[in-house]
Amino acid sequence: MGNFAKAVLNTDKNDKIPPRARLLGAAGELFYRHGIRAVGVEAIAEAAGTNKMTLYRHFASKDELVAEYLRQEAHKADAYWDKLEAAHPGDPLAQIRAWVKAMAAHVANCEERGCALANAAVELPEKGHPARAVIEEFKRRQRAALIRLGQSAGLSEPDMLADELHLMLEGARVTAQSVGADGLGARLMRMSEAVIASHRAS
Amino acid sequence: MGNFAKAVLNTDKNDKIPPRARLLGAAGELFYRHGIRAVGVEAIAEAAGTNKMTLYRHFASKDELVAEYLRQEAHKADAYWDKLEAAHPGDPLAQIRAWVKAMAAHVANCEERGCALANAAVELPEKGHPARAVIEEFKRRQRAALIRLGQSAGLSEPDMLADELHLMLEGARVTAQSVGADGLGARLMRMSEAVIASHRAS
DNA sequence: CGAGTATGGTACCGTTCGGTAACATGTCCT
DNA sequence: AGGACATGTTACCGAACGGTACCATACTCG
Repeated sequence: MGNFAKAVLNTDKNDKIPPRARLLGAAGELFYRHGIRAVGVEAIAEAAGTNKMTLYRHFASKDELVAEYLRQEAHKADAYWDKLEAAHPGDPLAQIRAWVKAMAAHVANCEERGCALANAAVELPEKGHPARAVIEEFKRRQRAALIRLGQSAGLSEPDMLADELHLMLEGARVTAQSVGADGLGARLMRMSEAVIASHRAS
Repeated sequence: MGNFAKAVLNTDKNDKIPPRARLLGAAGELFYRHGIRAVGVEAIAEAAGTNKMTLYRHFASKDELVAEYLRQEAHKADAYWDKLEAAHPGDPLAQIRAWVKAMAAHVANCEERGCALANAAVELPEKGHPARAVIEEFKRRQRAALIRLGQSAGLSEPDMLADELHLMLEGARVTAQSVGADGLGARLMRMSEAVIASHRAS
């Protein structure tokens, strides 16, 4: 396994950002771009403008750093639901559509590498890994939010709808990184309309 | 990253199977179960009932072994198309449905770890890696086969249909390993019907 | 000022990694 | 029989890994 170009984003040290945040930022970049197992702690510390010792003063182990990275990523995603509620207050169907649209845009956009949480699930299959708890809880939360929207919108079998939409988006993410994202947004929008429509007639 | 239980399937040496095949078999098992980067060449050789030296007599490097493993996996998947044609001769729509059904069953089945090719794409994001060529060519081939079936069945926009079905299945695979596979088969069948239906009225 | 605390720097530990050298066994074909 | 060739065995290499000890700085705050 060849090495990758390291330390692309050198946070230039004294931006008044405390080292823990710098470390998490650098870890996020590197983990997402190159994969978790492909990135060593030394590279993370260097990219964060600090050193390994400081890293281990803030995180008990690499595995814990990984878990914290995923928690951070999950939190970002969670925050999006609130924005949706604000943009389409009291209109759950519009919120669902907006969510799909945002995801489609995100996927179809530049060279992404899919969902950080899902990628981590592929890279860390060990049952006991601290990251797995984070991943599974996040996915459950997301599913619950979608179900709630679905039944607020009066659609039939909202749990099934949620899973179907979830499936779609997850598929789009993994597809984008193995075959590219040409016209993927259009496919997603069309599909989601077909799926939603199939839940309107009970 | 903790170690995993190694050498579950010890091919017991003298089954008259040549070492190259044993190595590929063991590599397939271990790579799929634990992830490519998590498995070392030594563990593969041991699980194959041989040693590292023999491995390197048959494969130029670990990366090449990985590529060969993926080629093998792709070949298995390709072979399935022929079985479909045989089971439903001259009925492309039935072949599509059977394909979806088979994939659904495969995913909903026991604790799987998704598509080996897609997992490899997540684990090996480096542009130059020999595995990436294998992955991308396989996905293209699969897409082409689906498109051909779609247009033989007289469905509208067969390329879009192919992508939509592909998205669905890929999503199911990755979902299964991050949240589990309860009722996933039902979701898939229902969704695919909705998607196919949306392509019947031009 | 002076003590306490957080950080940076560097050297190091034991282990594992991918990969190789050299030599001892087979096993098969003529 | 005898040579050719594929395999098994062991030991080893340099590099990278996750993780730690130790000490020199900075900065804060009484």
